[in-house]
Amino acid sequence: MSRLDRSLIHGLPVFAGIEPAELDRILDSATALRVPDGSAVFEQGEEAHSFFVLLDGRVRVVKTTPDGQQVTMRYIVPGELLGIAQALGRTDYPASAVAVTDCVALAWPSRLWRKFADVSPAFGANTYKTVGIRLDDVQTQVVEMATQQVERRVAHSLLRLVGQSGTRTGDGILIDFPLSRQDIAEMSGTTLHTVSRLLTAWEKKGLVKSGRQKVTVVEPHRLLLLAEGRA
Amino acid sequence: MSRLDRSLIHGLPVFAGIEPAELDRILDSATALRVPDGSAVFEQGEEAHSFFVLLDGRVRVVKTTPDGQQVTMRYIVPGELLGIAQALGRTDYPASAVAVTDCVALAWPSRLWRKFADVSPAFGANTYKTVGIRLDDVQTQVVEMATQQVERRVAHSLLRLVGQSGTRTGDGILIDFPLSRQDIAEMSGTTLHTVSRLLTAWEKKGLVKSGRQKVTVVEPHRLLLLAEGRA
DNA sequence: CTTTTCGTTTGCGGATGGTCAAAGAGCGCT
DNA sequence: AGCGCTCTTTGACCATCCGCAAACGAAAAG
Repeated sequence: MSRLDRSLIHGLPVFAGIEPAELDRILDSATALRVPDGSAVFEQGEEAHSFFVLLDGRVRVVKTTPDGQQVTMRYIVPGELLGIAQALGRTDYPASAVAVTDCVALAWPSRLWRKFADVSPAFGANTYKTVGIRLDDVQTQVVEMATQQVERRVAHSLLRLVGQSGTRTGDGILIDFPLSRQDIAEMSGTTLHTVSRLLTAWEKKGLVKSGRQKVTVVEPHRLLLLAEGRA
Repeated sequence: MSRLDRSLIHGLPVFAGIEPAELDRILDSATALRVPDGSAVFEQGEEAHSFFVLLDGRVRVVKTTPDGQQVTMRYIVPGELLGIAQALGRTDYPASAVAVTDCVALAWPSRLWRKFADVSPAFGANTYKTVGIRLDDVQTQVVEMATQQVERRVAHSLLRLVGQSGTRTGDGILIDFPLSRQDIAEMSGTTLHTVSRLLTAWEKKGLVKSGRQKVTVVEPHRLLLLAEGRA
């Protein structure tokens, strides 16, 4: 296999503070991976054989309950780590990761994670910082679900997506991957029906514009007020 | 200060696999701490100056929203780590930790965490394993809150407490620290009124017995069926 | 171009569970 | 023993939000 270009991962926060020589060694053991829209990077419950860095596309991390309901834990954007269960002493993936657009990722065998962390403390620290941020995000989500009603939760979900995957357009900020009402519902702990009603109501107020698997936030500021319960 | 007795922490999972000599060094830099019932080990937003191991008592980890609502993230039992935000690259505590009984804990300055982890890889691994378990717990909580209705959530909360802090008695399994309806509500994302109604209903069915700040689970198995939605 | 499929909208009914209010009971304190 | 505080119970009311069902529309498939 030919060496991957260093520019692929140069500048990613995950690899910040790592010596160029180390970086090349890390790249040499990587496998580049194309994941077509709709297919899984890994499945919940599967043995955690690899960890990943997403280079392009969007991945949804989703937990499925025993009775088949799905809850979206987070969306992964390029530059982020994925499947790092192993760094926390787990042997299987606690959720599934599904590409929601065509994706490109780098993959390494899980056991290499420890090697990289040993050789380059910065890499370990970066990973754990990511974990810390995600732990915080999930805890925030618990607090939201425990205290806020649906409208605010959905507003928060949209704003999170806008922050991660927002693209300026003439109308406002477009979420730049296909996103259905059902998808939003699974992030917010509600039903697609309620999401649909909310979007219609918001559209009437001029807060958003939306279509089939497409949402544009026209007035982020007002949506934020709504999310924070100050409207 | 006289050396703390090694037996204090010997056998705790957190310190599993660490050389006795290391253990003594770790103990030498520890401060023993009494935390009376009702007072805080640390407060949300405060600089994360220390991390802790709880030796005796029960601690509630609680997040407070800007508008003053409280959500209990977890209860800590003896042997568990507390305040390890720093290991994940945080500089402040993301939640408050309040003693719900008189407690005894060991404390170390946060910056020592890294030293310990460097010197004793087992210690680092143990910590991260704990983090992994907690991340998983919180994610499970999100899934529950997103998909289950209140009765099942409250049942789950009680069962978690029974597993952690249950004591066999004549009537069943008693949760061995003072626990109000409000406390249960803050774990489950509901109100004390709803919890009260549920407990009364369950008491009529013979599932639990409860009194002022006291809950005994009489039939854990049937409560589990309820929690899993198979009743 | 036609057909099918999939996402979306919308109405209606109803249950879950929150809010408000007030009374009751257990426990510590003096 | 009596007082007062806090926790708990219970009732009544009602808003939120879910479930069901049906229709609609737009994109994809043939």
